[in-house]
Amino acid sequence: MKKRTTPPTLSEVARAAGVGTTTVSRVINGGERVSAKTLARVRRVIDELGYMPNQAARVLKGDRTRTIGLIIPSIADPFFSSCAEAAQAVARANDSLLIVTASHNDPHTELENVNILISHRVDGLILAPANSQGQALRELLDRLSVPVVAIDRPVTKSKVAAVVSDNFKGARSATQHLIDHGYRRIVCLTGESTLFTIQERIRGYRAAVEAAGLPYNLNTSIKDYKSAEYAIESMLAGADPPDALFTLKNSTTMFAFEVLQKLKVQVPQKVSLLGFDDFELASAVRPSISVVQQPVEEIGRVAAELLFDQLMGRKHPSLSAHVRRSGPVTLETHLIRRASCGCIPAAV
Amino acid sequence: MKKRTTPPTLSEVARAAGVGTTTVSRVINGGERVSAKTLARVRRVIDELGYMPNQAARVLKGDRTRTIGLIIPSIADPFFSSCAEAAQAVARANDSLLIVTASHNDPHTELENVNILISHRVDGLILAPANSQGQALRELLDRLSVPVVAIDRPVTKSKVAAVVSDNFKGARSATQHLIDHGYRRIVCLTGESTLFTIQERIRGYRAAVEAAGLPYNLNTSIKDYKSAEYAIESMLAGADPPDALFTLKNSTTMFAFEVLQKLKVQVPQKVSLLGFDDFELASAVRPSISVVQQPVEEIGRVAAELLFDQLMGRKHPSLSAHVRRSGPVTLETHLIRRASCGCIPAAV
DNA sequence: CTGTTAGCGCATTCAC
DNA sequence: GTGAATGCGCTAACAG
Repeated sequence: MKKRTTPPTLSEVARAAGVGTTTVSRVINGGERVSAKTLARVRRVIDELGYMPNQAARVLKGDRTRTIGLIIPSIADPFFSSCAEAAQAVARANDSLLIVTASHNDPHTELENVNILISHRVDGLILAPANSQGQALRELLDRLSVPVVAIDRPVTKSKVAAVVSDNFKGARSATQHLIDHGYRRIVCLTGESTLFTIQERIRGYRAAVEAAGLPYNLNTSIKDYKSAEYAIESMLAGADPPDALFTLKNSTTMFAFEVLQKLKVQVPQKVSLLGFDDFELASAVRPSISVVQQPVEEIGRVAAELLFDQLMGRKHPSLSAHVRRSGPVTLETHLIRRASCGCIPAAV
Repeated sequence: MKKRTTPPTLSEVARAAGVGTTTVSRVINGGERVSAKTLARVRRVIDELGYMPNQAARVLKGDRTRTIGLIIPSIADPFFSSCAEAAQAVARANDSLLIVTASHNDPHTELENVNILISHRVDGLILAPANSQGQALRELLDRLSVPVVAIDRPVTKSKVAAVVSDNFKGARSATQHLIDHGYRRIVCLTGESTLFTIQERIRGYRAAVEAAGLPYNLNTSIKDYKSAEYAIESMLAGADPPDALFTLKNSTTMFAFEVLQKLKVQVPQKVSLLGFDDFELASAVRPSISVVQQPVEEIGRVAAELLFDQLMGRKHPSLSAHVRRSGPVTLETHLIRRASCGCIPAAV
């Protein structure tokens, strides 16, 4: 229980070990060019004193801080926390620390976070832009002297690299999947249409139904259980009730599911359901819900790798070059076939 | 798009503004004792250059880093990510940055994380000890010159403050609740029994059944769906089948739930179910699952507040003193009555 | 192999 | 009100 007010410094170690500061510095940096004897002695002293190098001083010397920042809407959101976990693994592998902050999807908080991280001299930044179009963010980012990678949503009109799911293709093939099942009146439900991801998904849905000559029916009013109930109930009571629901985000999928349960609508016999984005619930619920799964961990991993590529001076020219050439890295989604679309029997 | 290789420094700002470094320093620290004119000019230059103070240099001056560390088993675990979110809010309120790292419940990784954070000179540390008994951790922590607060699990035999749920009382009253419902053959299921939290819950369960003169029946074999199926199936086929299941952790609750579904056992008519720890699924599933809810955000919040209390020199002597006196801060759990225990009708 | 020294960017005396 | 000088802990020349 030797609490000191101030941690031991390198020169204290040097003094205690009877050597110069350089020697100690060498020891803590791998012990090159130091005699075995000295090395051992210094190491012992370091241990006794509980010495830990002061990163701040290193940073000041102009070195990298070996920290990278990640700004996401919420730490508690499973999608982003999985990204974070994957990114952290990559950061560790690159001997760096990942600092995660939450923007709560608020552009102002986001800018603030960028500034905080920059003043902590992170070597690079990964972020899920609260507002893809925001020009304040774009300007700030373009001024930054560190590399930036966007995830989930690209920063429009900017050169910053981005790693996103292929929302368009994922939605299109999901819709096509419903069509292949024989459904003909497929309505697309969401509660949000400004987000880049959602827009892409809408495009995908549209492409599929139009290609098949089926009606395009989009409803963006699903904000909560109530609105979902109202929307779905009126549709089912309407002239041309849907035989399939394609929901574009988790909350919408859940609301739709609960409403169908409440209304005792048989899923998928009467109405089938397919959601974009996977979630724990989807597989556990009865009937289990088919979904388009995003490569969550991969997004975090690839984004971090891309960042370190840039930091290291583009060791993988292929990937970095690709990004510069063709915009966002687009990662494939994966259709998870469960019961709600009719792929597997509803009874467990 | 003015990318510089190296960010502007305070002295550059000073030169550009035609003032001394001291003046700039004053400006960025609130602008006391600077003439309005100079202030405005310096501010403008700062803006033009996109200057951001280098935290590293400040830190080196001996100030606090205004960062605190949080080490949790996994960022992607909803329980801990909610804690993290709450702790981050408190950190922000104290003008500090929260750095979250994942230990994956591995004592070695945990020690490593402590060291990394310490070398980054965090002002304080919050952690969920991978192993409450681990003496390596205890020793390291006791040597640290920064305050530490443990969450979820205390560090045994150590003086570090801790914030935990009242696992014992929560489990006891949950069990009592089942007893009050009239269930008599209550079995307690878990897949883990070394964790502090689980042990406490077991104690709680035991206290309740013993007080009621009911049989004590603990099964710690539930590691996955398979083992749950085996265990539950044989119990139900056995001589004295349980009429209630008390599961001690989320995964166990889910496995048990799925097995009961698969076996088409009526819940709660045939067997009721009550789980420790709430999760999204629990309320969405049919029948909805009754649970003991932990004050997740509160744990994160209180832990962070406790930490800042210590950093600020104990502004709330009441709380800090309390902690020193009586060990862990114990936060009340809350019983969420849903369908699976029989509290509300199973049909939605 | 090892020690001496000069800054890194900033806050802080202490003069002016 | 303002500025010049000093040192925080460390690394990277540059001697020895």
